Amino acid sequence: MSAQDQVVTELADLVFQVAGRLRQGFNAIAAELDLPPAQALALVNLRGPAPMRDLADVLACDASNVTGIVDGLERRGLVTRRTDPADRRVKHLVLTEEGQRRRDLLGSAAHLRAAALFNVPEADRRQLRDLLAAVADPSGDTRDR
Amino acid sequence: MSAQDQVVTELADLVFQVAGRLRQGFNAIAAELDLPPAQALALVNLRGPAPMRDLADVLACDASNVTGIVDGLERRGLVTRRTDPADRRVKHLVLTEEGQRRRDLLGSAAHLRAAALFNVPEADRRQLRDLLAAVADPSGDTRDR
DNA sequence: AGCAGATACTTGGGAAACTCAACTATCGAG
DNA sequence: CTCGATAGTTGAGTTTCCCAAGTATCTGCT
Repeated sequence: MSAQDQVVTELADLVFQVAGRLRQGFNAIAAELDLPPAQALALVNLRGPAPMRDLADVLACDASNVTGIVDGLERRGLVTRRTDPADRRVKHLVLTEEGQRRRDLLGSAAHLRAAALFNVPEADRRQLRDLLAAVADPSGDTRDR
Repeated sequence: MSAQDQVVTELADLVFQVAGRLRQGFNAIAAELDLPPAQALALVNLRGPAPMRDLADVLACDASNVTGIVDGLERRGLVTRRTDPADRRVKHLVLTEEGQRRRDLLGSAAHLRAAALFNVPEADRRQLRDLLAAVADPSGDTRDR
């Protein structure tokens, strides 16, 4: 195995590891707020009213899956479905008051955890962000080699 | 929200995003090899014979969950349980021949995908690795500030 | 106008993944 | 040798997720 392959392997492992901790912290917070992971994740991704399709795209999952997740959120009284009068196929997800509150709690607690995890010098954080952005977004053509 | 908070938020989002792509690729490969995600993940984490407890630690989940996952792997004939004669409580997970084969396939295909994803200059990859390692492992005390 | 195909969402079926509590078997220490 | 810890399993229940099929609605084309 070449040295470059080695770096890629380590990289993949590290990303999984860091993301794992992030996710674990997030799930713990969600559990404290009495929310299953997927529902919590959906919740934080809801700002203004948005069609369910958008949520399916963000979560990168099947539309029928979103139906189930939103059912859960609705059962808990955190969102409501409102059919778009302009296009009666789409239903906009609207946060209830309690939904907003819960979302904010979740968001700020998650941010605290994230800040604790990324406990490195600010310069390193910025650099890390930029490098990850380059990986996530191949448009900034810093192409191979 | 301070600029530092902003960076942390972006960082968390990016890590999730990159890990998401990695995981998505992994799951696709697993599906091609007729393996559900969790079983595939367990499989790649099996090298030599190891107690089920170790796997539970690595996967950061309940022991009973591992029972189910290993049941699946065993049903597919990829793994066998062997009780440790020295401590008859523990069962070592041993890869079958097919299990080894499948694990190798999974590993190399996943590596290819990872290499494609981390398509940035080698120097950046190394730097990214080092930064992530610092985040993942707080021992190398590059502490806050 | 009106029809054909796309799109948004739901439903039903089923597999997995996961947690919790309780249980068995075994180990290790005082 | 008994008490407390540990490895693993079992059972129950919830959640997540995909697929296939179905309904309602929209849009483009003729």
